[in-house]
Amino acid sequence: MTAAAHSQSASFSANNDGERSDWDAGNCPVRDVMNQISGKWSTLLFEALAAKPHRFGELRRMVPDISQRMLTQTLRDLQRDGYIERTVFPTKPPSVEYRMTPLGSSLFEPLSKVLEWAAANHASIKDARKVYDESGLA
Amino acid sequence: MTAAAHSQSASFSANNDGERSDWDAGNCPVRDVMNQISGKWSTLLFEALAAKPHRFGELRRMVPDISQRMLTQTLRDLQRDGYIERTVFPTKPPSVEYRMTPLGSSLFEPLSKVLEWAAANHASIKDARKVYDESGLA
DNA sequence: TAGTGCTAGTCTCTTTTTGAGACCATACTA
DNA sequence: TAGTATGGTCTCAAAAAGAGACTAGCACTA
Repeated sequence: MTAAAHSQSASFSANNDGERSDWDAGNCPVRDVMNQISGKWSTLLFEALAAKPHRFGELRRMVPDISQRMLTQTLRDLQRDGYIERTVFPTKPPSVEYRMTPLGSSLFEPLSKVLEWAAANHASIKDARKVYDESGLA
Repeated sequence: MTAAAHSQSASFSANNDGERSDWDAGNCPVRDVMNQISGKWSTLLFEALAAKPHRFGELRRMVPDISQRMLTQTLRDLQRDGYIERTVFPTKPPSVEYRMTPLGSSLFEPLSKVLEWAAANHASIKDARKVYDESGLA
């Protein structure tokens, strides 16, 4: 993944540094896609739903400090992009199930690798922070 | 990556749904790490610096619509977490080079897979959005 | 010698995003 | 009759992000 990933469409332009400068918002899949999945809560919900479908209230309990508002909104956003599916069951009171789509699962495959990395290297990062904070640059 | 990744420390608790509920902020590497690398600009800078080291002004030109303020801040954050290194060269005027650390590169490996996915599936996502938006749910 | 531009930022102000919490309607339970 | 649970919406305050002016030292030019 280098240049090709960024610009499906026409303009490859180089500025006077010889750098690519085609990372404009509308032009850039990376930004368009990452902006969604990198929301504060998206990855958590991805993880939850990758395991199995869940209902609204379940998700709320799994991610205790998400506000209801953000849960609703994040789920809507993920649904809009086609990562998850929302099904209403006409029970009383009605229950709603969220489940991953094939598209969502295919994304979760590489994404889970990043999550694994995060778990494995959390300590190094905390160390780096400590060093930085104690170096007086903070 | 499943349960193990989320809780290095003690408490595994299950609520009455039988779900894990240990995704608390302080306890969860995924959130701690992802919160950084999923910043609006972080992935772009990762990509830029994965190729080769760059200077401040270069980065600013590569990502045209980042504000100087956010560029400074994002670089600082990435530096703090140990992903990138900041080197000042005492030229006139002084120049500053940002380059990836080994930690950063090791993260970029799985991360680049996600970025590739994004590039490959951008069309599907845009389609999904269109369907959603036209279904009157928006 | 004043004007211009380069470097890598900081500072302030405004807009956007997020979070906290109240509120809704329905139905079951104590 | 109050309390619980369902899946939300609405409003208001706080936090984060963006726009743009401003800084400092130095080099080049007119």
